[in-house]
Amino acid sequence: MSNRGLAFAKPPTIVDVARLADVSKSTVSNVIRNANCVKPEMRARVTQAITAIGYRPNILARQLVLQRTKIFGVVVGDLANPFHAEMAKQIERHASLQGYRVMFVNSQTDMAEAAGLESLLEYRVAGIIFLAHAGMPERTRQLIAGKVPTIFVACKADWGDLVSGDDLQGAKDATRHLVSLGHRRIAYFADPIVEDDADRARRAGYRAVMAEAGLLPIVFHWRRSPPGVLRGNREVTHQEVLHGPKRVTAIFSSNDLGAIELLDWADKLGIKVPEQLSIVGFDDIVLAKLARINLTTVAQPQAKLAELAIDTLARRLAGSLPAPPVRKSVELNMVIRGSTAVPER
Amino acid sequence: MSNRGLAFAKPPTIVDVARLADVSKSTVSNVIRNANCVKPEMRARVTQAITAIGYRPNILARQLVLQRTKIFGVVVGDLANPFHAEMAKQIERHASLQGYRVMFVNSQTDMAEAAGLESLLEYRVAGIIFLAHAGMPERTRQLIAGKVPTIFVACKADWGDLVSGDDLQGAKDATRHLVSLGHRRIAYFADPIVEDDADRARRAGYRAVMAEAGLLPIVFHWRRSPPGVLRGNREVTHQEVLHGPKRVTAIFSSNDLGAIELLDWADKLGIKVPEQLSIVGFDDIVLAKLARINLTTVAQPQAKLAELAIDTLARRLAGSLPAPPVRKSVELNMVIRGSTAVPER
DNA sequence: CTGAAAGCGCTAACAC
DNA sequence: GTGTTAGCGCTTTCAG
Repeated sequence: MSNRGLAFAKPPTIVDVARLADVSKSTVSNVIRNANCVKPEMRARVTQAITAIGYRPNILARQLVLQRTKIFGVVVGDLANPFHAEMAKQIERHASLQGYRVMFVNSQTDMAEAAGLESLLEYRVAGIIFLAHAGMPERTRQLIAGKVPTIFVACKADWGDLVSGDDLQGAKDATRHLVSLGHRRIAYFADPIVEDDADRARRAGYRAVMAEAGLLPIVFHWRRSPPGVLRGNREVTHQEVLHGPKRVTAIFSSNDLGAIELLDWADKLGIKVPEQLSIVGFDDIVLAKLARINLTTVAQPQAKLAELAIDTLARRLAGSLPAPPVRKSVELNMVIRGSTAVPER
Repeated sequence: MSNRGLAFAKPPTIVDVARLADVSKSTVSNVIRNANCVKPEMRARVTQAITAIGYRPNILARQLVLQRTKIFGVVVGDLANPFHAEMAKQIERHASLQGYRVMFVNSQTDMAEAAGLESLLEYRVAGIIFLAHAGMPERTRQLIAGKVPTIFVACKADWGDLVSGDDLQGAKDATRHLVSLGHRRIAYFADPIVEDDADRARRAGYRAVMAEAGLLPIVFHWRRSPPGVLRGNREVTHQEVLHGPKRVTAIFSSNDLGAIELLDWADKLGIKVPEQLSIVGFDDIVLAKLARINLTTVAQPQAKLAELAIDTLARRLAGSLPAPPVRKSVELNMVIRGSTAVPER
């Protein structure tokens, strides 16, 4: 309601407050920064003046002198991917809760990522959060050097802090679920959009359980262009995988998106899921819950991952974390839905 | 490769460049800002010095003196909603193309939106892009006042620029599609997560075509908590809508998410889509394309919407737009998939 | 505990 | 054309 008629008056600055409260700039500064050393009486006078003229500190000025911001740079993969979208949402939420703003840059291509990172660095972000990493690790490391703390969330990290789901355990659970249903020919399908490290860990979990059950591992790779599926470096057809004498009866996909593609695939070939083919995914994206999809999968606790990431980054900034990168992993839980069942006999 | 061993040397400033090139600060400034008035020879000397010491302008300093940034504030709805996620992705992409960075704030609740907006304003964003709007319009307007240009993308706007799909036309097309298939009892399902204005326009399109075909409009509203469906203010059961003598044979949902919920609903009641029930959605989110969903819908050209939004905002900032808010609407196209068919007889 | 003063790195008049 | 200079609004020594 103040300054009616002075619509375009410049916003009040710290000196306006100082003048009104009849103190010096620095005292006002001490008050707004919650410095320990200011007499209650002064503080009261200043706060009063602040509210009286509706003063708000100018973030831009503060940033300049501090040479740092309260902005987190977030390197995000394809937001069209529900897993990434949810991750981005949770990161924004938890950053916001801690008084941080987020600046998103896309990481679809190597080039875009590098440019985005440089930009984030120019803006002097307080920290960088990788939700996906498309660039070359070493180059990225060089770029960020010791400039700002960096945390990788559920994606590859050769350096910097890391929080992620326990992929190994999750994959073991998924594979055990299939084994315990009575499946013998269980394949692992690797979707290339899954980060290398995550894929490796999930595959390792799969292999471990297969070995322990005395079963032969069968590993396939999606290839998106030209579309196809590879076994080792040999191209295989969908027919071959799902029909024929050596067909598999169950598939563990390295992510939900791949699992859903598999579902489409089975539909087209007239193969019934779960009667003739069991499918397990990974991530538990929103899609997986749809009645028409109804996918058994390994859920990633995305809210918890985000919270842990922000918390870790904040602690790192506060200097209350050990020098070497910390790595935290959170437990993953299976969600059993309708895409898995005992094999037909 | 420079400054090995001086790892923590402070980054070079404009005066370092000036000294090296033996010119004044302002000449360097003129060069980096591409001011018209600087002799080629000088320019060369300066550019050379810049690359020699690896100078990068300090954005924070520039922001302080200009009192504005090259950051767009983006008010985004629920990123778990694929429509919003895709919109956010496209906005980031096009902003980035124009040299802008984006700061996302969430707008799930009224409170969160207000707080987010204040924060954006404190950061002196160059403009604000609404991808969703949960707050009270008038309060929001007051907050932003004449501070920064604002654009609404596919959401309510009583003021500020606007770009959106042509909801009226899209809804007409959708309804006509159903009518031309031979449906007579066609309902409109309003999902409350759709912005009021959009909903109104879509409903108007629906009503217009129904009237023109001499059919009775039947309007339902989702209610999320407690879950249910309302007709007027009377609660109706799913049974009542899809079974019984006065059952509808086709539904036009105000968005895809609602349409998919409808699909689940039909599945549970054992009603076959599209044989016994045709469903049309709105938006064409990624989900709609899945083989198991395969939804007929009205597609929103999200990339184009984003491009138009960024472009309009940039032009508004450049002052090359008329004073009153501009409103642009883009044509919507129907995508006919498997959820619609001629009614059973 | 408070005030005076020196910047942070850049832009933009305004002289020369 | 180019250099000089005065800020932008805040933090932070350093004296008192």
